[in-house]
Amino acid sequence: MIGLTREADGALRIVWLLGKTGEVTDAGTIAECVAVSPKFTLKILRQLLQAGLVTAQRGKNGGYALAISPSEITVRRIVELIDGPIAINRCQEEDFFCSRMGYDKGSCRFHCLFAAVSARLARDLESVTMDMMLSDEHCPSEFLIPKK
Amino acid sequence: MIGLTREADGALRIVWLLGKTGEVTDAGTIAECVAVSPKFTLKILRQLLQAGLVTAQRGKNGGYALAISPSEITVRRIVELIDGPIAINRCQEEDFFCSRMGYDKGSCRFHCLFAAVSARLARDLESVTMDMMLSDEHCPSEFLIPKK
DNA sequence: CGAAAAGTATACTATAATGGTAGTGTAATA
DNA sequence: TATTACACTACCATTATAGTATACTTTTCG
Repeated sequence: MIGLTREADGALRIVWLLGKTGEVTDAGTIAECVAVSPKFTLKILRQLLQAGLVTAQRGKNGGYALAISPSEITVRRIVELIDGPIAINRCQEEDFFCSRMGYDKGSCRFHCLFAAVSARLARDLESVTMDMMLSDEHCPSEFLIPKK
Repeated sequence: MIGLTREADGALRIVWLLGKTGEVTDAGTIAECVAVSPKFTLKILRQLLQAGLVTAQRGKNGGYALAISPSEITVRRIVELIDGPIAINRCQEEDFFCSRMGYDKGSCRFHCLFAAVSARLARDLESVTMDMMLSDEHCPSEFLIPKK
């Protein structure tokens, strides 16, 4: 499988939940709602906090809340925050790793393809904001699953 | 990073190479050309063999060759052969894992999005065949990298 | 004030997936 | 019939992910 980590998945669901409630919610409650262990939830929240996506309120009745509007938060942003840049292949990273080795040295035949596919994927995930995910008709028409 | 394994990457390059040479090529030579260790190359070749993508010739002057035309081999096919189904999130697997847990029980808000994005990615990779990768103008226009 | 609630932070451990290897066996052919 | 090269299973190493332990700080509220 080519996929998101559980951490990124959890982050998406946490942000979604905070957008849904719109209130300060403590980590324990969040953990329960998104079905992620409390400690792991805190780990994710810390990253969201450092990135400025959520605010934290200490003390009794404290908790976390979204720092910015759901309409300004894209799926891509959260995914990249946790999992790093969206790239289908390591071709795209590590200083063009692929093109320095093998038969095809200096002209990796797959580089362009992977770069383009990665870019498209990134654009797809960028086009979806959290408020879209919160609406009832949250599945954009261009993302409808083709009939089998 | 969301990405292919080295194994899938290697498989793509091996198939590409066999398409390029069009001849029976022994595993050692293949390994050298694609810059993958000999044993790991064999591991990949075995999978390609079992899937019927390549033929093997034993004995002296033996080696591997493509079993079918490069025009019939899509990038998707090779990737899925090695890495399994193309899916952005575990949502898509494990019997709809996501929709049975958490606050959002029974109606995972991300399911549709991930399914659609995964399907699109799969289509993108399906639309590229190995003979396209072999041609000089191997980068399909729809995959051109957007200017930064 | 001070106790308790709740966030902050670092560092650590466990588990799983990937990457890679060893070694032995089998078929083909010069 | 020796040699070359594939066939197969099982194994080990490394890395990345997932998850935890523990100690500390801040805030609120009685």
